Amino acid sequence: MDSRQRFEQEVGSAVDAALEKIGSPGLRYAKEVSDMADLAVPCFSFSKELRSDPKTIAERLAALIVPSGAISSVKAVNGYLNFMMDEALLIKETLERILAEGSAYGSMPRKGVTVNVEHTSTNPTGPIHVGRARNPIIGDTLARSLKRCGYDVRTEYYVNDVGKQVVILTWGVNNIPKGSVEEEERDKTDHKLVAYYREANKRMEEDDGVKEQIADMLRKFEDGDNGVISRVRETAEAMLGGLKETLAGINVELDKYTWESDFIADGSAKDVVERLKGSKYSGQTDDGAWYVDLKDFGIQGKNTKFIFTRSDGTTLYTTRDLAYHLDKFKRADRAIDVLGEDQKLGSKQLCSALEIMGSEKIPEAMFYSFVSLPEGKMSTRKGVVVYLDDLIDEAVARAMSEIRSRRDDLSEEEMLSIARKIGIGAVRYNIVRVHPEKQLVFKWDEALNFDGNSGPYIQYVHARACSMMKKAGEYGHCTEPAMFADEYEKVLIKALSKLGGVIREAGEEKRVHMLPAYGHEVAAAFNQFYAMVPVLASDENRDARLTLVECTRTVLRNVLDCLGIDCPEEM
RNA sequence: GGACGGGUGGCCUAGUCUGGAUAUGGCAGCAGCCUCCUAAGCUGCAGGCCGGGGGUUCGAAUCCCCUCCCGUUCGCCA
Repeated sequence: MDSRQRFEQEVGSAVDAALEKIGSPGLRYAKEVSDMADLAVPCFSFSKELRSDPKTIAERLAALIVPSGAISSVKAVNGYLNFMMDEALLIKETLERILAEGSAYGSMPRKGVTVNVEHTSTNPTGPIHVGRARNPIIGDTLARSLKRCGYDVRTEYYVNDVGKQVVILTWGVNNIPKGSVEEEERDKTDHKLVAYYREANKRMEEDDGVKEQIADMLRKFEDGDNGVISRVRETAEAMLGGLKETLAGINVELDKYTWESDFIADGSAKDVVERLKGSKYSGQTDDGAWYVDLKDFGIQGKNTKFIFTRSDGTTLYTTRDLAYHLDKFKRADRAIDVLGEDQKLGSKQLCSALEIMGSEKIPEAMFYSFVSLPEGKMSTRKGVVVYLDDLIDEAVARAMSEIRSRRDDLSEEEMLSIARKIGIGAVRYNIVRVHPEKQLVFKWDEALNFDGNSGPYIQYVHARACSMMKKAGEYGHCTEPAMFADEYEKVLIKALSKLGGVIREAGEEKRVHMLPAYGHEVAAAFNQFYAMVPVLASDENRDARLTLVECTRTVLRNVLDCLGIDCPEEM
């Protein structure tokens, strides 16, 4: 328990005790943080019960509370009980914890609970575009947060190597002669292959013969034709190679890749079919397709039937996804799926079907809205896209020119290495900073923002702190509260003390967009401190201030690590 | 038409779950700040009927009802 939690607990028991003394124990009340107090208790809700006005009640209660422990003062103001936290305790404890725990500061002890986080899982039919880029970034940030919350986290990508889209791609790659389509100039398999996907789609629409060939391939695929299946798998595998490169470029690495076709091959999708057929909700359409009726499971609308086989008995996407989730729960205690908002209904059907099958565990979903372009939706097929690779390149190039304009003492490689970190930081930050379900329109100047509320702003502060420590040389740690008398120091330390709470919220409540806001708060507090308080030039405060600089650097590193953003030591 | 999201200064955005004291931060704009630790920075100014209308409450951006706008979805697609 950190000093903040302890403070909150003590405020609670102090108010409880005071309420008991005036003969009204057990009344409910809120505790809130504000500018006026470290913790405030509004007394308005007591008014009715106590037949008195809130102002008087607050004053009566305040008189009954003697500050002690983490509470340094209580005041009644306008019907609020305003509690202030013991600053000395906060300062000492926060700084000492950071020094002692380092990169683990803000993390919770191991829980012994395994969480599977499935994210990205984009169709291997083209490069990742920014419309979908929220998925890996949110998913990876969530996974990192959960790790710090004490979970054993495994990340997983579900590769859809089944179905029409990959078959079309495979047909294109196998049948369209090299050189007859214009490949993208980028030398990366996903960018090379997408040209064939686009062309195959075009030919399929224009040429019935092609359409028939593709339909035939699809039939063979579903009949279990090993030749077709392995050709599709091979193509998907090649495409995936390119996607992995892109992901690695934004610091996203997944622990496991699971192939959809495996659930057909091992028969587990068929098992799902049998189990669902046996439930009391199951039925068959006139054509013989099987379904379960989900009207008792909160699915509304005219069609509440969830169909899980075609009329020829073959399985559907969601049927395989059910098998996949059953498999996940053999390996994990919890499963979280990061999904596009178009999956909302499907996800609900999946959960209901799992319930019908008697699964004890149900996946938790986290949704995001698609990023669109000012001119509308992105589409790989139509070529109306901004690829993530292009965004990264642009961000890195922009960072490169910034560095070039302000540094003349670095080699080309050094500058490029820093530029990569900054460009990626800008991209990741910009995407996680907004609430996932908010619709986002992609604009280059926003995506490439390096000022103010941005990743580079935080990285800059980190680099500043590093530079100061380098220049400082030897110094001793000092956490003596009396040495931190300046208001800017106190604000900064208070900000540092909040890391644990923010990580808890990001992981446990899946509110990852709290992390960038917090990083910005800490960085801004540091910049103010930096502008107003001399560090290296101070005499008696030097050790204390350098300790604060070091602690800030640690906290920023931890936040940036949670965000999957690198921390260059100079920039 | 139903379901589910989103609507907060010119632009982007936090806060909505768990109702509280002057609504968060940034971009763009204006005015200042580098003989001092990295100006990707700091300070100040200006900018808001929290989509609209009702209601509940001592108190509503937040809860309830209605309504408008935007997005997603309602396949024997994946």
